Amino acid sequence: MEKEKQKRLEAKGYKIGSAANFLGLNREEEEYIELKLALGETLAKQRKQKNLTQIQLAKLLKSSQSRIAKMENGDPTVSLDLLVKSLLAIGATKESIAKAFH
Amino acid sequence: MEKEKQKRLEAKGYKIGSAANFLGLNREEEEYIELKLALGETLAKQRKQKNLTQIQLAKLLKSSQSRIAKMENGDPTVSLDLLVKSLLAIGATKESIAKAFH
DNA sequence: TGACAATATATCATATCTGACATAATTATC
DNA sequence: GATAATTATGTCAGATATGATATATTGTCA
Repeated sequence: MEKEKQKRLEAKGYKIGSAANFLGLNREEEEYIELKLALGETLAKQRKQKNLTQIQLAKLLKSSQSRIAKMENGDPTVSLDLLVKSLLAIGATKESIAKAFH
Repeated sequence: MEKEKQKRLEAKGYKIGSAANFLGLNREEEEYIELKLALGETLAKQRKQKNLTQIQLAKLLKSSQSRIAKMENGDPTVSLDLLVKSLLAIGATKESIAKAFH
């Protein structure tokens, strides 16, 4: 992983706790975070495709604008559950969600 | 969704709260649950491929036997995060995880 | 530039998830 | 079919995620 990305992640509040590789992420941790970032990007993309603001989407999902922003930006307090449920709720296909894993 | 599956899910403790379709699941709810079941099956499959008991896997993942069982059976208290993190930790490929979505 | 809309970040009380433990149910081996 | 091994289920205290709210930052357009 390049330094830029790591700084970005650390800035976002990710605490990297890896016994084997201090100051870095091990494979699982990295893949997990990449996954959340990819899902967040997918959510943002779909929202914009529908010409919705974060506030409007928040209403649809019965969530809040701040949480939408956090989802879209890979905030560490956001779960995969919330991301996947949100994507399913706005009609994203399972395929498009699966792509985040590829 | 056929009745058998619904009974299975309700028996497992899923509370179906759907305004549009009482006594049933709406599309998102159904897809979300199917997803967890698919990931749980993947986990069980991979564990057996490695000839591990749930206790052994629990030690590897720093979890507990009961939680492994719950993961493998789609218990409603198990999050996608835990499932995905566990799969990544035992070396499941992103591809094999993505398949659960297809 | 300033004003306004949109997005990002911080914090918190409540809700949900977690490992651990106890114990029940099932399955394998003799 | 008894015993042991494995898996499933119930419960709970502590940990983590959640929507809400406040506020900061960024973008846009006159």
